[in-house]
Amino acid sequence: MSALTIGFVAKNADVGVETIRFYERQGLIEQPLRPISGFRHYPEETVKRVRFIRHAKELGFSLQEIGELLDLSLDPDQNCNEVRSRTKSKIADINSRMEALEKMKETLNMLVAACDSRNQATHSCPILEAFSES
Amino acid sequence: MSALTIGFVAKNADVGVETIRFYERQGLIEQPLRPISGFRHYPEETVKRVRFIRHAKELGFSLQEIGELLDLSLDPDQNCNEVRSRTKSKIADINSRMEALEKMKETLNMLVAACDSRNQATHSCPILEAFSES
DNA sequence: GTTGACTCCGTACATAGGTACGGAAGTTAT
DNA sequence: ATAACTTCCGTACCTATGTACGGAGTCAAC
Repeated sequence: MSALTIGFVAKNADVGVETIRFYERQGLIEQPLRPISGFRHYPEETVKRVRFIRHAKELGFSLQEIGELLDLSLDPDQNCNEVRSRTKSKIADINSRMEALEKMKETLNMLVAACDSRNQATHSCPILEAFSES
Repeated sequence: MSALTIGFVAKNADVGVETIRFYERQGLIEQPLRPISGFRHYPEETVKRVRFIRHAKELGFSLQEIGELLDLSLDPDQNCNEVRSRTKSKIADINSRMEALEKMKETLNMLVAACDSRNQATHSCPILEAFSES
């Protein structure tokens, strides 16, 4: 068995074996051939495909979205306008998450500042008080 | 039954009835009294407590962390140093999440720029190519 | 030809934070 | 008194992304 077994693909794409099986169940990678013995036998490009999934995931795409990108990439009638457009949406998405985090941070910073300026017993801690207000 | 029923508390703290029961199971709020009839009967401060949970959650604290804050707030020997310290940790945590998002965004922006500069068929889309690289 | 590594499968478990269900019993309003 | 509303309980389900388990079969190496 010199070929691309599931273990080989997993190792080369830097994911676990179970992850490959999971992606298969999710329809993100094709059902591989099973020549004799029932062992999965992958084509070369599966390694790239799994890496694709991993990288896109690191960049904030969900598996669902990644599946759609993979479909787009196989459609010869598509140019990359759609891919670019989805990427821009993802950027917008990241921006709004960052804004939410920024707001949280500002609020927490304010509370820490208020707390720093008067070091009292917990029952009058400005931070805890702020949390209890409607 | 003019008292603080679970429905009343839920409404006034702006959460669902099931959420209150869930918080009770998680130990975030006390077991309320059950005078006759088995219906939960809350003291006034439960509304504040649930609001506390909601607000802290909106500011990025997990329920686990919120439970700890609540414990701190009840400990008369504690002053708010610990609360302040945890709040600062949370700020650091938010910062690191923002940095991760910032990096994603920069990468995606680069890819969009590369893609904008040459509008080709999908099979050579710079974004998809980047995703496939090791 | 035996040992050890790999693979198979279906299923359960994990996180976090709830949400939904369904039937019974209690409460409130008319 | 009857209808409509609320609450009770335990349990199952949900999202997203895997990870773990366990017993059986297979493959490669020495």
